[in-house]
Amino acid sequence: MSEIIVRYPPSPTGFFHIGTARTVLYNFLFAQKNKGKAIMRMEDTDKNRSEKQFEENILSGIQTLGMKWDGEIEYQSKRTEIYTKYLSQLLAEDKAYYCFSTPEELNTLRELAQKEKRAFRYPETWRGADKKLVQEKLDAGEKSVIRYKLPKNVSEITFTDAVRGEVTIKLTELDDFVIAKNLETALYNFCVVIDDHDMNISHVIRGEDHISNTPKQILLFKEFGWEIPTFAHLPLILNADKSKLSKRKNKVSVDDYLADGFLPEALINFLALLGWNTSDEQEIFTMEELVEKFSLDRVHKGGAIFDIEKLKWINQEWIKKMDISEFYKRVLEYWKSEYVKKSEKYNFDISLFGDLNNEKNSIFLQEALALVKDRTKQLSEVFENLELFYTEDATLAYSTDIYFHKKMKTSRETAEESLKFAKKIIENLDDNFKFTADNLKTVFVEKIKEAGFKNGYILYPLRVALSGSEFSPGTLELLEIFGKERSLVRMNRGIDLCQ
RNA sequence: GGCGCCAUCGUCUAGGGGUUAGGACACAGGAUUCUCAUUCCUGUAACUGGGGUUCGAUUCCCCAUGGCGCUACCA
Repeated sequence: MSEIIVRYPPSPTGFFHIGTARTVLYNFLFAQKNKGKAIMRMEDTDKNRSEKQFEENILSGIQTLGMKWDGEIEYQSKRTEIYTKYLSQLLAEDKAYYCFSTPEELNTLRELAQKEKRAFRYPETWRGADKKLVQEKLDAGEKSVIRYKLPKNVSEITFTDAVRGEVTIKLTELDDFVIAKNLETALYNFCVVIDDHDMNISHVIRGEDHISNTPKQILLFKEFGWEIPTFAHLPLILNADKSKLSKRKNKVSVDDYLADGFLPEALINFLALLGWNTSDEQEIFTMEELVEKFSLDRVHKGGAIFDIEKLKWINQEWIKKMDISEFYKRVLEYWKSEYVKKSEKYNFDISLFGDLNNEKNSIFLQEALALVKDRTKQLSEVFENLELFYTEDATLAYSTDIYFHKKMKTSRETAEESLKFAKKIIENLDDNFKFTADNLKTVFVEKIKEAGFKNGYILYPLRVALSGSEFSPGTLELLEIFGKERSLVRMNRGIDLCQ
């Protein structure tokens, strides 16, 4: 019957948080799945903490992760007149009242309650205050807040949470809570109710930390006689010690993960699986698959620890899945991205690769990338792994100690023989020999066998000479990408170093 | 302290009145390979405790315990 409408409720008081990302994701998936709409609503009522740069960061982050919203962005800060209207209405109907208790007074009471092991509740000092007195104080400009007058005839609030089932909270736990600092400054619990109603929100999907706000909001919905949306409270994302994911103990900014070379797809994939799953054994999901399979009733109730190792694995799976031209595109985007530029950890000087508008340079980069791709877990590793392809052939620097390999029976002393052997094979190749890894393999295997060596005895030192490293892509692949000429220069360099 | 939420391998989780409690990450071992990585095998590893209900409970109920969250003139 009625349309599904959700809202993304970011609060621009910090950079795009991984927890916000997960909440937005579940809202997005739910809306998409049900052919509904998603409204972007900036919850920026806290003027002191809200900043434009955070808002921009959140907005662009949501898009980078592949999510979108419908229509214009709503700002709570632009809706003050509406809040004022409803605030005035409540005040006029005697459903809310001005309270002149100071924070200091209240804090004293709070501490006392704490000491006496009681729950603190506002003592309703101003609940039935004389209208004239209130007006006088107001006129005198005394500081006050507006409190909602808790109905005395309701004993408990029960709502059906889409992930938790029935949740009941006794009204004795609540007090006359503050709904606004003043007529022009409404507070969160008040604003969201007005907004959810105005924007026809059908489902409020948010973090578990909002469960205790829910009864207050329901009370307000009822007060206005409005339809109450369906609530769904998501499990929290946790630090390793099971506390709520926090800056102190974890990276929490989406930008940080992007800068660390995690793909948006992998982040989405990982986040989706933190607290939700499809009962089958699939682990890798595209956004489309997630949309198709998502349902709130398979969302978990318990919090989930953010396990970076699993994220790394998912990221690598996504990289392996990519074809080389896509990988090339992504890696370039990554190097040039804002989040990398902003990061203090990484500064990739891509002038190393030459002018990439030049086709030759571009093709060489792609070939190098192809050799490196399946061994990268994070995009941040790629640059370093490519450097060996761009160092000066004749002066390649490395320690000859790495020629030692127990299993291959190679060492600094035997490397020269190996390299000279390999060099001879290459020099004796026909002019029309196609210098590919496959062809080279055939030749090398044959010659090595003839000479009575083990493959590794020749190929390992050759790798070292070609790459300057004990770990690298395959030796034959290196030969192919460098070509005959460059390979020989590096081999000669290797021979020189052994002497 | 009060109130609320939650509870299966180290982690993410499947499952559910009778199962060898399944998968994935991580870890360990092995195979393949010229190294590393990849790939492929194999292994270690879990139902918080106590009461019920029941022929039978890890599963349902209650209690306890533990963890977390909220407890603002933040959101």
